[in-house]
Amino acid sequence: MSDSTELFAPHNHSLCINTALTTASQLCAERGVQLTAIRQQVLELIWADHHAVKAYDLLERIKPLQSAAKPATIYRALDFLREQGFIHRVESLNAFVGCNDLKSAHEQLLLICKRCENVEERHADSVMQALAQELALAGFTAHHQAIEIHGICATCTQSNNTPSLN
Amino acid sequence: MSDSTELFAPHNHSLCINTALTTASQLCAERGVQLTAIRQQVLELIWADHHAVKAYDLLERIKPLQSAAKPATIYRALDFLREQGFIHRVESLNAFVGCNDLKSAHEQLLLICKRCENVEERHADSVMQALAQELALAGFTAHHQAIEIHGICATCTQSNNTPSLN
DNA sequence: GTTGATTTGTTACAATATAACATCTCAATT
DNA sequence: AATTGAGATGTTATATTGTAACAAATCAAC
Ligand SMILES: [Zn+2]
Ligand SMILES: [Zn+2]
Ligand SMILES: [Zn+2]
Ligand SMILES: [Zn+2]
Repeated sequence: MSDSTELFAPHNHSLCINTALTTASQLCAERGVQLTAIRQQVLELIWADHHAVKAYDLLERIKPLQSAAKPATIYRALDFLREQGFIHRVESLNAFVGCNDLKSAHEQLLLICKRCENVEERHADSVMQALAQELALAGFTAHHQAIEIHGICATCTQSNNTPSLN
Repeated sequence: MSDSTELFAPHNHSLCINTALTTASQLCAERGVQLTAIRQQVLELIWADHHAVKAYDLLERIKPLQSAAKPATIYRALDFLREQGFIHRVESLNAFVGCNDLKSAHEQLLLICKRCENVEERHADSVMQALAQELALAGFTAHHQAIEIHGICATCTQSNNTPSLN
């Protein structure tokens, strides 16, 4: 039903959400850190779909649940979720997206569709290997990478009338 | 004097500046667009060194020359310089850096040193080829890429006492 | 129950960026 | 020379994104 070229074709998105939340919960327990209500709610809101979400949008969406929420509320939760590797920041959008591989540390390639706004995370080993060689050649020691590609995804290219919704 | 592994080792930086300004001027003439005083001054300020410069820093620095300068003054100049391909935006820093290859359209890999803050632009063909393959595999049509690596550059690794200044 | 670390509340503000409309400049046309 | 129109700049206001600082609350361990 879903091969690597159509990650965002119709799929059982509750599975995405459940996996993300369950795994995050397990990892927090293992690590002795707290997945508090606020943090979990923010993570859930981020996983509402596969879009990148902006901090102030999260703030609006969490207010029904946390009436005292202020910008710091959101940014603290985002900081925590990033430190734990549960989400990625999309630098070129000032926005945040759920990580789809919580089990392994990784650098990621983000494919950002301008049409449906879905963000697909790929590990793209061949790219990362070429990059590692290039960095070695340059004598550069990498600490953090942001590789973000904006364009049109496969699903939108195929059906260029109705944007996919998940 | 300067091979590809030490672009920012001591070098004749006036040459960098002169090349950037002269070439930009030529290209503007060819393209029938105006490299106005403000635009040229912003480009010069960006090329003061190899750091990424923030818009509001540019605003402060241009005020002695353009006392009426406001945020829009800078952002308009930056928009123009980006459209013409004279500068790149560093998404992960909200900052701007001069392009070091005005003659050819290109995607670029930016190596951002946390220590000396220099930004080295590399074209990294092998990375771009691997990336093109990965995008083809994903059925993704790229319109714009941001590939930004944060870490420690070769020069700073070698002499880890005094940050290089250019 | 006390303690100490973590989390959250709260206020204020900093930093980054854009919208909207008025004015200016300057070259082409009349 | 006056008119005009496009591009550039001036100007004001505001939107968006993100942090600092300190107080209060929570919670787990002792
Ligand atoms: Zn991830
Ligand atoms: Zn799409
Ligand atoms: Zn230089
Ligand atoms: Zn360039």
